[in-house]
Amino acid sequence: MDPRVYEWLARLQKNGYRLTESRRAVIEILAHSERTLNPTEVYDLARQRYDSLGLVTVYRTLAKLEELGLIQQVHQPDGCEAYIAAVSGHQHLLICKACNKVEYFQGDKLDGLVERVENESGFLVQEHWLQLFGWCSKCQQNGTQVSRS
Amino acid sequence: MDPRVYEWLARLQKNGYRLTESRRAVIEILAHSERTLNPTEVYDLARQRYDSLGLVTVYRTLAKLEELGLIQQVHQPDGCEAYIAAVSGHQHLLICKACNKVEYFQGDKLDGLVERVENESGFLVQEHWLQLFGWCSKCQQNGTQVSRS
DNA sequence: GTGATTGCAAAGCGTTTGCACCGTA
DNA sequence: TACGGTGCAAACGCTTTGCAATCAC
Repeated sequence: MDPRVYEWLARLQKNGYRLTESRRAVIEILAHSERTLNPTEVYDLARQRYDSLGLVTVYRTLAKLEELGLIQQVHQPDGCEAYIAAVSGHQHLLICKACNKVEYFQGDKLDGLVERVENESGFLVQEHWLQLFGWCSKCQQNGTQVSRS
Repeated sequence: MDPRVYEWLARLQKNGYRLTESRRAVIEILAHSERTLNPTEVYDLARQRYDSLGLVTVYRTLAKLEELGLIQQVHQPDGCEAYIAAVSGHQHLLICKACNKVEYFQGDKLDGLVERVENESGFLVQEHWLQLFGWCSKCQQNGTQVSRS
């Protein structure tokens, strides 16, 4: 079994949640996905493995996985309903506008900027979002960007 | 009249749109607001000035102002339906988690980071979002952050 | 066995659309 | 006067809730 699937199932169980076929199906989709998936996409993909899955259960499972910090919501210009597996540590997102593939990267240069903005504005900064949008190497080759830009 | 209100009305007219009381009311609220406002908030505030305004017209006016680049949608952890007056040039957002006050700032240090990430990932980066969230000086004094953090 | 979990149906809620009337240009 | 704009009501789509049946533990 994929180590991430195993880890997520263990986390659910450790938190008192039961391991069901529905949850397994949802987890296998999200733990493997390289791209963001909205609830309906998760539903459609997970039903290929467990066809009596209901959309409501997808919503409820997404909420639990998010609560446990295993997945995170991804905000994009064209919608904020999609999810991706979370990573530990403070990471930023790089998102393909054509296929929604996500990569994480470190944003090491931000501390000085935050300090400068705090001094100039009087704000106390608590968190920050940094996201880059563009096209992954595969979509650049396919010329897919033309259709989505 | 506020110069920004005048400018927005002129932009509407220049683009072939009519100047109506409904649009004036919506524009006066958004052009003056220092904080993000969602459609219902715009509706409630604008009705104080023009009480036969309909919520539907607020939605339609928001769409037109956004299309003209006069306002922009603001994405926040707790929702993505709010708007704020846009500014020209590439600016980033600093948002108060207590009162939703917005300030813009320049993020000059980002070019090197984008280039590094492009090289490492093979992505072609087209745009980026940088947003800081925290508490403005007023809300720090009021201790408001406790209730929203 | 028992209580959490499920899927279905229905409700809820924010947003959009259809339409007849209104008001700007 | 013409036609873009309006508000109302209804439709819409996504998400949540109520509930009885089911299943993990």
